[in-house]
Amino acid sequence: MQSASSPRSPDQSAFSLIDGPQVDQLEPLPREFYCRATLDVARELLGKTLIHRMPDGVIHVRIVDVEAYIGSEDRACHASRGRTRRTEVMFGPPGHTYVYLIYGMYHCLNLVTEPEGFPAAVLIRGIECTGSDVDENRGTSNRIDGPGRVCRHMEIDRSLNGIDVTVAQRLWVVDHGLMIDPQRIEALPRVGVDYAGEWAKKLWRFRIPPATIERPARKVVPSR
DNA sequence: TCGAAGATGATG
DNA sequence: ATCATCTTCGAG
Repeated sequence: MQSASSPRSPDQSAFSLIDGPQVDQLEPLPREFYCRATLDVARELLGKTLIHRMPDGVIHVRIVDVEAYIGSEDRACHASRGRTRRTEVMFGPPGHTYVYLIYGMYHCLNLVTEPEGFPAAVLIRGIECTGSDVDENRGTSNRIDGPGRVCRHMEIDRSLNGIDVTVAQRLWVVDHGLMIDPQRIEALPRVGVDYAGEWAKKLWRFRIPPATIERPARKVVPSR
């Protein structure tokens, strides 16, 4: 049986590790975690474990790619169009979800940050499977890129909009003890926000770069 | 392997 | 009309 005090894995190889069977017993990150500068929250969410508990099971994954959307000034942030029914939750207290539908077919999961009244959130853009979903994630990588694919895999839709992620009920985040070397965090421009002018240039996307695996040599037709 | 285009519906 | 996207399809 795995003890809680067993040594935590160092960063490097950790990304191929499977989370323990008891991840959903760990404490959710508290509201104070989210009630901070969004860029800090975004970076620190990397390596954390996102858990979705459903009537028929639990899905948990590791967060490896995020984007920050910060305030009414940020033209890429939905809240820059004002406080509406859709964006309402971003103006609310931190530690809640903001889930919306994009392009008519995909859901995007965000976690609200900063003190109540300041609209900001972190978009979950990429994950790595760390549970029983690893096997069924056919192919070589356990990584899932793109907020739409993240939600599809996690079975997240707008019925989860506005819920509190600081309680272990339906959706929450835990620190599984994985240490991320800040040096490994890549800062990039956010995806798909070219319309936002200067704001599009901000390096507010953070990710753990995908492992660069040597591609196996191309299959060679035996000559002769 | 890559780029273009189409899907699809809430939003303001 | 626009979009914090993803997939498919056809060219090379």
